[in-house]
Amino acid sequence: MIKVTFPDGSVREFAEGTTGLQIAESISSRLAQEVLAVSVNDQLWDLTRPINDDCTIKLHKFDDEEGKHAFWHSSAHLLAEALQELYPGIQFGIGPAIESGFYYDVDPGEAVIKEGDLPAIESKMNELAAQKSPLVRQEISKTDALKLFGERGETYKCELISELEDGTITTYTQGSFTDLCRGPHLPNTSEIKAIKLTSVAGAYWRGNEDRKMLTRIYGISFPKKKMLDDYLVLLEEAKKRDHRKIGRELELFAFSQAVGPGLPLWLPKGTALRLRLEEFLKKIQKEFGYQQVMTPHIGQKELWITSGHYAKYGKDSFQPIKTPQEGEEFLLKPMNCPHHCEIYKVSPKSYKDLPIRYAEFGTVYRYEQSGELHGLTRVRGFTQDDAHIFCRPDQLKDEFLKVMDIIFIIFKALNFENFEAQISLRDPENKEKYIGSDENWEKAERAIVEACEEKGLPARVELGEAAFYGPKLDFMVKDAIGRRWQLGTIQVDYNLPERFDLEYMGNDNQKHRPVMIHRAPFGSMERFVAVLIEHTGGKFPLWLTPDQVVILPISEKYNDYAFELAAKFNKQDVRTIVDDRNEKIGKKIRDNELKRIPYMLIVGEKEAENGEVAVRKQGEGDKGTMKADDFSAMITAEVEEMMNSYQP
RNA sequence: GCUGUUAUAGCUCAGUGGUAGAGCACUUCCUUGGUAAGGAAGAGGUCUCGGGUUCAAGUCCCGAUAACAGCUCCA
Repeated sequence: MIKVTFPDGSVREFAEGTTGLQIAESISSRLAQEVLAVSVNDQLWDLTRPINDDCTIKLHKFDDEEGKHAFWHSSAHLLAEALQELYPGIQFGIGPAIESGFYYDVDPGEAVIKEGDLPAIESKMNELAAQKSPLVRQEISKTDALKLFGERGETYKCELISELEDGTITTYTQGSFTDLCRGPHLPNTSEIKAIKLTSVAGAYWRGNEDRKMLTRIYGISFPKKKMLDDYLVLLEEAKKRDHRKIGRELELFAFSQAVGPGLPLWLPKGTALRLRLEEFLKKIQKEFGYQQVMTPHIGQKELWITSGHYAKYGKDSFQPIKTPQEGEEFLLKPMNCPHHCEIYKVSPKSYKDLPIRYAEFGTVYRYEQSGELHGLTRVRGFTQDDAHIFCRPDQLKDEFLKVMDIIFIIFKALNFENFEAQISLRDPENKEKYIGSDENWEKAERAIVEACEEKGLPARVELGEAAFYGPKLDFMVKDAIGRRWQLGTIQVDYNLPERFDLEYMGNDNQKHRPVMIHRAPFGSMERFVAVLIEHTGGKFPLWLTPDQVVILPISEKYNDYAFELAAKFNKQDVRTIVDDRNEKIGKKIRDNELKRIPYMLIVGEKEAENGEVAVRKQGEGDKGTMKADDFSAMITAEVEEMMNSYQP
C-alpha cells in the first residue's frame, strides 16, 4: 500500500500502482470525468501513470493552469496527428501549450498550409478525437529515439533528442502518431470536444532568426462547446476595444504615411487627454519632491558613446545628423538619461543635496524594426514620463519604495486593479552581456527584491531579462477583459554614474558615486494611452475624458440656450460641447452615446424656460431633470472628489 | 528585419479582364422634433506607387511602400 496526501492534508491509502484517475474515481465519478492531470510531489503526471510510492497529489481540472496545460498539449498532439494524415511526409518541430491554447511548428516540405486549409484540419482533428485513442507514454533510450525519429526523417526531432540526456526521454503515442514529449497528457483524445484553429504564421525554428522558418499553426480547444463560444465572444470583445479602432473613432490620434511609419500624430482630443494625464503625474511628482527639467531632442554623438548606448544600438538606430561643420554629428535622443546626467554635473553636489529627482516628459526616437510597429504600443517616436533619481547608496531602497508608491497611485486612479510585478535580473550564465561590477549588480538586485517584500508586492523573478546596465522592476496590469500589458518600469543603474563620472561630496569630505534610478510609471504616454483605451473601451474616467458633457438641443430653436449653457459650463471648467446638427434627438443621442461622452444634456422648451437640463448618462439612459447650475456643481464636485482622493 | 495576408471614397466594405459601386460620414434643401438611426438631392476615387502581360488591367504577373497576424527584437 502507498500513502497519498491530498492538498487539504488528509491522507489515504491506495494499492501500489494506483493511477491518478483511479484516485479521482475513488472520490467521485464526476471528478473522474473532469480531471485532466495530476501533480505527484509537485511534478505534473499523466492520470494513467501508476503511482508506486508515498506522495502528495493534487488533481487538476480544466479550471486550473496545469489542467489546461495538459489539455492543450494533448490538443497540439491531436493537431499533429491530423496534419500527419493530411500532409504525408510533414516534419514536426515543437508543439507546446501556451497561455491560451496551443500551437505546432511544422515543416510541410513542398506543401503550403494556409488559413483556408484550417477548417479541413479541424474536421480531421474532430474525427480523430472521436476515436477515443489513448495517449500512451513510453520511456525510450536515446539510441532508440534517434533511430525511431531518424527513420521517419524527422530531422527537427532528432536535433532535439540529441540534446537530451539518455534515460530521460519519453514518447507519447495516440493512434498512428508518436511524438517526442515530456508530457503529461490526457488519458485519451475524446476529452477534446471543441476545437478552433485560429491562425497560421511563420516562426523560426528554435526562435532563431538564422534558422529555417517553419509554419506555426495556432489553435485553442475546450472540453465543452459552450466554453469555445465564450472564448470567441471574448476575442470579438477584444477586437472592439482595439485602441487603433477607438483612437480613430474618438479622434484621439492618427498616423500619416507622409510623416512616416511609427510616428503618431496626436489629434486635439487625444492631446487633451494626454496633457491631463501628464498634469496629474506632474502634480504627484511635485508632492514627491521631483523637479521638472527640459532638454533638447538631440545631443552630440559623443554623449551616447560615453553612455555606452552607441556601441550597443548605434548601427540599428536613426543615424547621426550631420551639420555643415565637418565631423560634427548629433543623434536624435533615444533616451533622456545622458542629458539628465549632464544636468546633474552642472554644479558640484553634496550628500546633503541627495536625493535629486529630475523629471521630464522626454520625447525619444528609436528605430524599431518595421515589423514591430503596432498602433501606439510600439512606435518610433514617443514620450517617456521619465525621471532620474540620483541618490546615495543608503537611500536606494527608500527611493525605490517611493517610486512604487507613485505607481500604485496611478494604477488606482485609472482603475487598474489587477497588476503584478516582474523582477528582471541578469542571466548568471552570461555575465559578460552586462556592464558593471558583480558587487554593484548584487547590491541592486537585493534592493529590488527587498523593496517588493516590504510592499508585499508579489513579483515573478526572471533571470536574463535585465537591461544591460542594471536590474529592473516592471509592472504588468490586467485590463478589463483579462489581457496583460506591461506598463511602468523602475530600473537601477550603477553604470551611467560611473561613465559620466558623477560625484557627490560625502560627510567624510571624500568624493562618492551616486546611484541612479530610471523610472517611468506610465512607461510612455503613447503606450499608456493605448492600454487605457483598451482597458476602458474608450469610456475614460470623468476627470480625464476630453469632452465631459455634450448638450443636445431638441430642435434648432434651442441652440442659443445650449450655447449659453456650454459657455457657462466651460468657464466653470466643465468641458462641454454642443451638438447643434439639424437632426432628431434620437439620432443625436445615438451618435453621442457612440462617442462615449459621459453626460448628455437634452434641452428643449421646458428646460430653456426653467434654466434646467435633462440629464442622460452614457450607457445608463435618462436620469431626470435638474437646474443647470446644480448639474455643473455636481460634475465639478465629482471631479474634485476623485482628484483629492489621490493626494499622496 | 523574417514569413504570410491585405491595399478601391474620410470610415466599413462589394466589385474575379471590357469606361468605378453600396452603407455610414460630409454639403444643400425639406422637416423643428422629447431619450439609440426622419426624408430628398448633391459632392467626393490617378482603384497605394513603379514596371510588365494583354486589343483592353481595379482585376493577372514582378518589384517597392504601408498596414495587419505571427516570429525575432525592444536602451
